[in-house]
Amino acid sequence: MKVQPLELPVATSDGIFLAHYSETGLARLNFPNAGGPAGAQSSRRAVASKQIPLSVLRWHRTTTEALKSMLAGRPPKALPPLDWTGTTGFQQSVWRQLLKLGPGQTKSYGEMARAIGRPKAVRAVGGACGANPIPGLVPCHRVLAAGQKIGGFAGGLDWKRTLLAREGITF
DNA sequence: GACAGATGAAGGA
DNA sequence: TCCTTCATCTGTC
Repeated sequence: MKVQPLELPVATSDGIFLAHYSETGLARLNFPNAGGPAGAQSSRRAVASKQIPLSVLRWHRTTTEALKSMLAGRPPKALPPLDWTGTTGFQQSVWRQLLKLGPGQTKSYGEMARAIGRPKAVRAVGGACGANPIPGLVPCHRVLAAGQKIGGFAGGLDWKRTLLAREGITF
C-alpha cells in the first residue's frame, strides 16, 4: 500500500508544530509561527479525512518525542527517517553535518563549510541551512555567523534564540 | 547564464 | 569599533 503524504500536528507546550510525512519519512516540519494556526487547522481536516498508516504513526511518535526533547534542550533519543527527496547532495551533506552537533554545540557557517570539505562555500552553507525543511530536528539553529552573531533561521529568529537559550547558549 | 543569498574578510572612517 | 565593499560558491529560475 502506498503511503499518502500526510500532515500531522505535534502539540507541545510551545505551540502546535506541523509535521509533513511522505512515504519514506518525515519530509518537512513547520514551526507554530511559521505555518500559522490556519495551517494547523487544515492539517487536522487532512488527518480526519485520511487513514494514517501504522508506519507514519510510529514516525510521528518518534518525531513528537524528538521535538519535545529538542525544546527542552536535550538530545533526541531517536529521530524518524528523514525524507530528503528532491534536495541536492550538497544540502544533504550540510544537514548530515548538522546532525552531528549536540545540544550546546555551535559552529559558524565557515566552520560548517570547512567540515564538509568546501572551505569557501560559506554562503552556500547558509543557503543550504535556509533550505532545511526540518528546522529544529536538523539543528540549523546551532549554526551562527562569524563573531557569534545570530545569522538566520528557517523557523524565525525568535525560535533560534529560544532554542539556543534552552541549550545554554546566550548572546 | 544571470541572479540571489541565513557569509567572511579586509579596508577605511 | 562600526560600516561598506568585494570575493566566493551554490542553488534556482
